[in-house]
Amino acid sequence: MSSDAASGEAASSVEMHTAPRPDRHTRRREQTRRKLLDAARALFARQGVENTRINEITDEADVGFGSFYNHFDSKEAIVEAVVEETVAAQGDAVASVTADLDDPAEVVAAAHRYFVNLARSDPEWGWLLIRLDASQKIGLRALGPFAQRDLERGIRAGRFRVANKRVALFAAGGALLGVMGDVLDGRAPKDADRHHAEGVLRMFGLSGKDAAEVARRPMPQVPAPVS
Amino acid sequence: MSSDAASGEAASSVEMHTAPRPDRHTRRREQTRRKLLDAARALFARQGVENTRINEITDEADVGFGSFYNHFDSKEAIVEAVVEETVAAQGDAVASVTADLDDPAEVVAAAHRYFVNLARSDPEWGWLLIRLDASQKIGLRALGPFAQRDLERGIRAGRFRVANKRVALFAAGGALLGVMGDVLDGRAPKDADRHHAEGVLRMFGLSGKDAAEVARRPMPQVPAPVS
DNA sequence: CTCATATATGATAATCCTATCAGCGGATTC
DNA sequence: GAATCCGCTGATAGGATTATCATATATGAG
Repeated sequence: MSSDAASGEAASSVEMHTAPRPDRHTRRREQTRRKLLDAARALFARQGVENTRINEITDEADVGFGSFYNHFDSKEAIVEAVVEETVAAQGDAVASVTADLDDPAEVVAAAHRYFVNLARSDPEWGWLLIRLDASQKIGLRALGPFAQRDLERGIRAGRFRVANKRVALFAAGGALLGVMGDVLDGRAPKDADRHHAEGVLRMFGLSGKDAAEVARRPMPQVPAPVS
Repeated sequence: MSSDAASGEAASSVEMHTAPRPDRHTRRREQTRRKLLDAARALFARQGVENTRINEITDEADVGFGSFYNHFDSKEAIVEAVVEETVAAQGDAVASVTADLDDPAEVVAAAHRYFVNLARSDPEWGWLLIRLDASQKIGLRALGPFAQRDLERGIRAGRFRVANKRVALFAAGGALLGVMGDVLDGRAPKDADRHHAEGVLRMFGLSGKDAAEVARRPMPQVPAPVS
């Protein structure tokens, strides 16, 4: 096909619309980007956003310093990207954990227990959540919509009864972060997830007996971390 | 430096043990130190510790830049000092609020309500607590001992019943910070303090009726902010 | 009034961090 | 296998921040 070497002239206007990219260059590019995002995520989790330098990120990612700016305009930009990924992953996690549950109380318990357990099984994610929340209010912003939906569902079902929805949501979110923090410090008891869920359910108006029962139900199986 | 004229009987000075501080030098020194601490506190509250520069502190304090290092070895040192002051003031505040109360449930409610209201009436203190907590876990560390004592007292009195004390404490502390954050954002309802206290009491095992009743009791009068 | 001491001050040096840039090397095309 | 494209790379400039230091100012003593 094609003779005529596309030389000097402006010629090659061949690029049409999409230009799909099985290209290997593109693959390599995305690999570097991924390494940077993973490194940034790990460092943000370990030491917080404010205390992480760009050269630390490229070092951890094992790429050249200059590569950073091939993919992100600034530190702010990579923070934004990490936040976006994290929020998306949180959304998926919550959705998959609570997908098959009917009882609103059980949904709330499962969601809270999932995050408490996440702090134990994947401390990096846990720290990331805590640290991002400190600088970006991510926790409440990401969990908020889900939590609100579940709380309202429970109220409609007559299962929950709270004096004020907004206060209840922020209290529950804060409580979750607090317990996660203790888990991350390694000092929380082994079944902190159940105890915490029980507390939240009580706060939401369940009787002590009901709260204990729901919080004790077996957790639905969750597929696998996105990694 | 030159000249060692001052040598010899330096001790001749009258200062015996305490040297109360008739010295004017000392007074001036402490005044500068105080200005620096107040400025640092305000800035930490306004923009967080990590985003505060030393020249901002000296500027806000209206002292020369170099003066900073006459009083603190580093930024870390002044953060430490601010934290210490803050924790001490918190301790006093909690003690004075709960001094005259007998019912352990009412003590817990008053303490939580005090802090929620503090976020509204003195946002600077509120932000300081939140921001310092983000970088130093101050909130839980400072409130912990009081909260633990009150929780245990309530359990002994048969008023509280929790599955796990530690988890309950961290959940309550986290919930408080969450609600305070919402108040500081200006979006919490006016009576957030009562609603939050009610939620905490429920979490601690009070019935919905009892929790609502205790949370509604009038707050004991608190003397005056230390300023 | 003059000296001695202690504190305050801003200019400056030293350091750290971000963002840029010109060149390198692998990969693809012909 | 030569030409060319594209992302990778480290050195470095530019800017910001911290800590130091010599001097200025204020206080108290003689």
